[in-house]
Amino acid sequence: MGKATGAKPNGSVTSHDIARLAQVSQATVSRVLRDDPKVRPATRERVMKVLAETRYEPNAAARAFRAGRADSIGVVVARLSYQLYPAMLEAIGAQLARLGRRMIVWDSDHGGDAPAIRALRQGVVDGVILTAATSESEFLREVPAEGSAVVLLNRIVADYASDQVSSDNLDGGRRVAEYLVACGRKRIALIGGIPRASTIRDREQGFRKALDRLGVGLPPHYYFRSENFTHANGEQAVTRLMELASPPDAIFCVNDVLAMGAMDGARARGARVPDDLWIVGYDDIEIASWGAYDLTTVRQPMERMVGQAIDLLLSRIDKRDAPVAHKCLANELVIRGSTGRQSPPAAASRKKPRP
Amino acid sequence: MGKATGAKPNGSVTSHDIARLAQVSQATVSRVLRDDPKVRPATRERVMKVLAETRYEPNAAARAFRAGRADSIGVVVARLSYQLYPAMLEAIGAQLARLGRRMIVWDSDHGGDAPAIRALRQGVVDGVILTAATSESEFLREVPAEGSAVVLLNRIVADYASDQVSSDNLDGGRRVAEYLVACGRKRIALIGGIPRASTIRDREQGFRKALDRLGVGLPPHYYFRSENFTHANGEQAVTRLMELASPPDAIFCVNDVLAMGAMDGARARGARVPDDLWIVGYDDIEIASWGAYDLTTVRQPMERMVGQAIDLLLSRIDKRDAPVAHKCLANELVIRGSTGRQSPPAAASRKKPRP
DNA sequence: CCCGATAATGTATTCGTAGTCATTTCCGGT
DNA sequence: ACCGGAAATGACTACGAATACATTATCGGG
Repeated sequence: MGKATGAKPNGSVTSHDIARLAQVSQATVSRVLRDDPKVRPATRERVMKVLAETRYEPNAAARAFRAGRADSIGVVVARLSYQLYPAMLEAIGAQLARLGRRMIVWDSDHGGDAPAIRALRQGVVDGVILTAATSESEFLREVPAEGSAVVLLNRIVADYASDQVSSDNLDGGRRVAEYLVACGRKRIALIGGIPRASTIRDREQGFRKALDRLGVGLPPHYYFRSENFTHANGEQAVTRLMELASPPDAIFCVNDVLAMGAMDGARARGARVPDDLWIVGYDDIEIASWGAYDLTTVRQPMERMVGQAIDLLLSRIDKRDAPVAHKCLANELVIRGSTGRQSPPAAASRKKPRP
Repeated sequence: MGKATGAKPNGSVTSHDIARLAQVSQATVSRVLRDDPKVRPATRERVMKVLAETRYEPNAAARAFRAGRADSIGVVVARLSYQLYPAMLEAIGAQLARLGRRMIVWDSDHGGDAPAIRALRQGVVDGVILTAATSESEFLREVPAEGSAVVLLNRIVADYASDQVSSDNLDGGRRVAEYLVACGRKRIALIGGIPRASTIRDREQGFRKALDRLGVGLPPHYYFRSENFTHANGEQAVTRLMELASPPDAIFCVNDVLAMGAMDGARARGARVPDDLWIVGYDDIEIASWGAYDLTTVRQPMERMVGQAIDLLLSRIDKRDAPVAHKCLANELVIRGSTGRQSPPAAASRKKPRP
């Protein structure tokens, strides 16, 4: 008994078997499979009949091997515990599925980008969407930026020459600042984080700059830099801010979970939101709209960002040497109960800078 | 110019190139790559040097083709908007990564199980974990249960002969009922859902049976069957229940998001939790522990369930004709503020049935 | 120092598909 | 009926890694 070289996933039905049964050549079977127009309808039908009867499925490995592409796209995600990221993953998956591509997922918490980059080099995937890069240097070493099928989504790495898509975080921070000031908030605080991600840095910077420009400014004691972006961090941060002699009357948190932590922490100390304290988040995750939080926040155009990223990636796979593109989409301030549902006076929405 | 047959992902470095550069045969290169012990250390070193210099990566398609396996596992997920599922996906991804397997993800909201099953038959993946099956019949048709590398996670389909892993939902429902009764709740209600998933059915049934057994029972007007499992559904449900002449003093919701919706809805109507109303959820998603909800709920042993599912799947891939296994793990009641942090009197924890 | 056993390495082949190129079939116009 | 050109089909091969089998190198014991 000759030991089979490998398990045939399909019960060993190959295009040759189909050819024999349909009394055509294997080449013709291949043509039918690939919808090649130069097959006579009668022949096509005969082959299709056999294909259906045998429940044939082409061997994907052989096909990928021969065709030189995998029809799969790699996606590196992180922190799936933060609702924004599953939502993004869902959007990516849906759009890729619509385009007939499979999605291979890696969590950067376990090995960073390296496994995805290796998969790209091995041809497991045709391209990679990096939605988070734990240590940016890691993949910078691995991939020569030159024409690599890599796109950064929701992240900007200025010195890396790949396609990149994000929303305008500077502008998002600016919007929040202008909104709070326009609504008459006087003591405005910021809960930020270790700026390992450019997105966070930009939100903070846009916020600060706008406050400066509006003559309000952000005193150091009104800035809290949390280690991570968790609910507990938000609670901790708000506790500190409320211990101040003159506690803030509004806090901008650079993401929604921090904001919810801040809200829970503030309430635990007896403060009422929004009566005593306004809180603004960032991302508009699903929970933000729920009654318990009803959080004013900044919404990123997720679907469009994903669409752009995928477009860029597929174009790049097609044409490796096209110039790289950096897309930056506009955000939207969603006003809810955590700021008393108060719209800004008309004057506030005066200009729309595009940095 | 001869058109290249396919894009070589690696810049066209093949094991033959390595062989030439290291002055050995391609077979020896392959042996080094696969850690075959019968290569002399000196030779191995020479080859490894060239491998490193050229930054060679084996062509995954060719390897998969030849070896007959993809080293990838498919995972079908659904409703990533419900935090439990990203958490599960994260656990699956981490464990698969540790075992050197890639994870291809499909969202059953877009095409059901069919794409995953097709991928299995094409050899794109070596096995499939189904964490949700929109329409069970769909894949029942497609896959002969006989020895297919398919495992159901968090779902039981009694008449389908595949490996299956879940937690004991009947027992989970029972625990909640016994807890509420033991703590003296008198008017106990249930917010359930359309039972298209066996898990939900079991939670409800375990809850009902225990109430019956304890002589409390569940009157029809204390049962609300919601269409879906969203926050809005929970709000709607609790509104109905609170309109009753004699509103409940405790509500069990078959998942956490329903429970949070119920809590927000109850508060919106002026009820205080837990003073006026106890609420219990199911799943212990991350938010359940946050201050705004602080929800008593039932926690499933997610990591262990995932581990079991992967074990079963990999065993099955290895040994197609082993008898199928149905694993059912025990749950845990997590008591929090939504039930006043009240522990049940000792008498309540009398027996541990294993159905 | 040679023999035989064993370790190390090389040679040749295989996997299934999708191409290229060669050949046959078809069909309309005469 | 015949011819020519186009359409349809078939024969053959390449892709890259892994492995069975063949061959060569190595080394210990006599």
